[in-house]
Amino acid sequence: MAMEARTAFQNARSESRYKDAPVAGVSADDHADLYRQLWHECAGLTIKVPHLGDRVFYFPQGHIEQIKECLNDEDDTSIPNYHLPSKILCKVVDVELKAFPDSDEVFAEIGLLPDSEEGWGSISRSVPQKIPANSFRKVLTTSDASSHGGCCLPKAHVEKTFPPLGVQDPSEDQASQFLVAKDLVGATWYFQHIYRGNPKRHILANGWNKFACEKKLKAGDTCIFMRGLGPNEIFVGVHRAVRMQKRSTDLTGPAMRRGILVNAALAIDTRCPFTVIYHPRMCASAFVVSYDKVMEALKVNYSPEMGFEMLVDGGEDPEMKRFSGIITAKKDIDPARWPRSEWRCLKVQWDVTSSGQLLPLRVSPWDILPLGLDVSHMQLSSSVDRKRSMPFKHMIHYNPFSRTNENSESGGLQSQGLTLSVVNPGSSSCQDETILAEDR
Amino acid sequence: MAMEARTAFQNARSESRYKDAPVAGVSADDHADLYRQLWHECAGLTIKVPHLGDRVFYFPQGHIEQIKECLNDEDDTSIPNYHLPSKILCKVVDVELKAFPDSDEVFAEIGLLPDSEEGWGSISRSVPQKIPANSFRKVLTTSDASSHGGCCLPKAHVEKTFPPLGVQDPSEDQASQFLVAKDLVGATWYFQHIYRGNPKRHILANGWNKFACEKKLKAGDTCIFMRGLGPNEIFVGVHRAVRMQKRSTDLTGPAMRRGILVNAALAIDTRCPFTVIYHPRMCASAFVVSYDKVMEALKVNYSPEMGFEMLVDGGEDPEMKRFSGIITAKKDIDPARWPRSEWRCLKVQWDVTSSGQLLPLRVSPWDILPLGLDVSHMQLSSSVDRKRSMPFKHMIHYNPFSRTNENSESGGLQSQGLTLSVVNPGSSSCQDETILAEDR
DNA sequence: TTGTCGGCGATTCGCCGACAA
DNA sequence: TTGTCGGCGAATCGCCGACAA
Repeated sequence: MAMEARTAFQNARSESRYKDAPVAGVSADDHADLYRQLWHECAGLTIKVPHLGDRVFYFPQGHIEQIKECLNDEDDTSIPNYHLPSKILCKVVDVELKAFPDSDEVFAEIGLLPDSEEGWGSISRSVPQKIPANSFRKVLTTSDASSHGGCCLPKAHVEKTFPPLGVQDPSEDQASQFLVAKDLVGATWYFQHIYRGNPKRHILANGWNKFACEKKLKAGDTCIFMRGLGPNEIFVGVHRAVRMQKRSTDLTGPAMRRGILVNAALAIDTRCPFTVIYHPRMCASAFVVSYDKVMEALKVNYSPEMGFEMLVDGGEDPEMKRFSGIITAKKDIDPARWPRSEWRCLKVQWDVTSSGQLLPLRVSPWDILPLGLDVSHMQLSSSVDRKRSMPFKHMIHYNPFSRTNENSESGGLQSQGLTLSVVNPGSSSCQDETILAEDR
Repeated sequence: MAMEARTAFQNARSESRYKDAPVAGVSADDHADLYRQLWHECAGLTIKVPHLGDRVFYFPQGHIEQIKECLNDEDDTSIPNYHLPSKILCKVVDVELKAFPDSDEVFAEIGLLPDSEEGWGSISRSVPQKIPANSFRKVLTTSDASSHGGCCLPKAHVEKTFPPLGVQDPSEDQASQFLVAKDLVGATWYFQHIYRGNPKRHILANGWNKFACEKKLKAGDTCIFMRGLGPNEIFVGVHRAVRMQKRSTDLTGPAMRRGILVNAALAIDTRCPFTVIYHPRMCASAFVVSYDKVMEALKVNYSPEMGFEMLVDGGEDPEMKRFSGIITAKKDIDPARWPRSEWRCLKVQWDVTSSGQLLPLRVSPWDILPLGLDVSHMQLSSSVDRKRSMPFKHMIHYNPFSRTNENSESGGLQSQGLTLSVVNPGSSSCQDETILAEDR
């Protein structure tokens, strides 16, 4: 009988059958909500994407930096700045979260409308989080990535997020179910989820190897599993340890750079919206940043020898590592083309000497957390930023791991307010309420 | 013993061993020569790429058209032409023939230096064809593309181009050898070439399935096999029946279009070289065209009801199909942005009604062969063009199939001079000499 | 001459506990 | 709790003529 069920399941792989029978009460909005959460899980916890209606600064220099990563070449200093300011105030008029079909790499298309300081109506429509994210991640072992067998899953997380495995009849040796998994590129995958072995463990068997092979998953890559909407539905995302290189060969570097700059310049002149494509995994720093975050960061008087901290995407389980250093100088990175630009205007020296992480020699003020500043001042900035760019509860749900807590506590060197400006996984919901009250 | 040889062969798959032992008398130039020939075989016989030093016209409109194909969107008519003329006289300062690593699709990077009519020194350094191309192509059958077995090869062509299969000892049931194949993206593949079966036939066995699987070859795709330099070396190319779609997601369409136009405009202003990327399989028409070819085509007084012919890449064995039609009007395709442009300025009507081929509603004068014109006039234009853009012998070697001859003869409606302007596979080497004599 | 197929080894795939770590 | 491995079915892969077309 189990065999029959399995065969029927495999035969049902024509997607239409599932589309014809939607689960009652499940709307397209719910699906979009889960998709957005999965996207952020795959992008990484340090990645922020503005919301519709947000007031942001667009940094052309950062956009050019992203192109540099695409093409693996150096910036052409002979390209002018087309009279662009180094930061451009914009309103976010569109956000679309997508992923490459062939690599599952996430990217965002952000529609920006250049605007002046005036004329801001209702700002920051926050996106409601309807469905609590129920997900976990697994860094693939060599066994998981090999074709020898399936994929072992952590017991505790599976039982929290996956549908329960039928009757836990002790007379039955093993329980199993079939799962329908959807990824970020719209593909559907089928897994057999078994609880077996001695001692028992959760395993993704039938279907896993096909998935891992077609996605070209290697040991060290991370898979994100999230509860879906239907009874057997889950979502699955991929976060690769090493990016799949894919050179762009439609345009040359200079043409792409000029296109970016001229496109933005024309949008400013005509006050028309323009669209930028943001690759979180390709960019060292985001080039579309919350207005408030930038303005607060620029209030600080950065001076040499000032200490600071920065959160960096580590790629591993807690996904964030805290690095500290001191500022050595404040100096324009490209005074000829971008005079008085704040983009990466701080030269820094890192405390860690030997780190696998590649840390930048220059940072932007809004990337870092200065140490030893007036706390009450920073609290304000942090809460405003948090509210505008990504709701706090959002972040909490994204990162439900206790280990992150330990990390935050072990640091234990700055006030809650300081760390909040990026994320503060260590604070309880009670503290969250407190900060929210301070917001106004 | 056969088993030992095979194992040794498979173990030798570390490329370094082959690199350390270059074949005596084989230079890097020879390799580049064969690579270029293979590139053209994969691109198709209608595809022309200018040579270093050639005088060409660059058509920005055509370049924009290519981007349209990349993105599958419509051109944004709000984008200005940045004061670019519709055709830009350039000198070719660089040509690099490449292929996508993931799809084997060919493309060319062409460096162009904008220039005026004056100041032309030595024009058209023709590239010598040192090594006669010895190649054939095979359209893959469902058997070839399946994982059930190897790949059957046409007997006559194999024995002309592949290394001979050792001693044809009648006592031995079957002969076999191992071939080292290099493709356009720099990868090396290993095939066992066997002559077996009853009746005997040439088969690519061991190694073929791996090749076909990793390249994602389907029935209907074409493989090009070419004799290499070393004793067991061959070259292998791929020409897919249907393009592997690969959207570009680094820039938005408007940004790419502006980049192309501004890049060219700046190059004209500063008289600096710029580089364009030409995708033959993506473009309906080439946007870098020989100066002479354009000028000769523009001498013709195109009038309504005038008949013409055009050669189109058919994708199949002879790879060219001849289509005829009549001109219905001469009218600017985009009078607002590109006034008086000759790009696709001829509206046409095709004679064939139901054709699998998708024929354009508009063509450029240099794409077609007008019928019923002064032959002596066209002969001059044709031979000049042939000399500049692609040597005639080059073409002959590329297409050594007799079936093309039949095709040309069955047409039998115009003089040698007319058809030569694109290619004339039906002419013998004797005729070739004749035309060459007329050249001066 | 060459495309497809049935037949059959040979090889890999992939499920299963047994062990540690 | 979970990563790796040996063991072993089972399901492919892939080589071989036999046939036509």
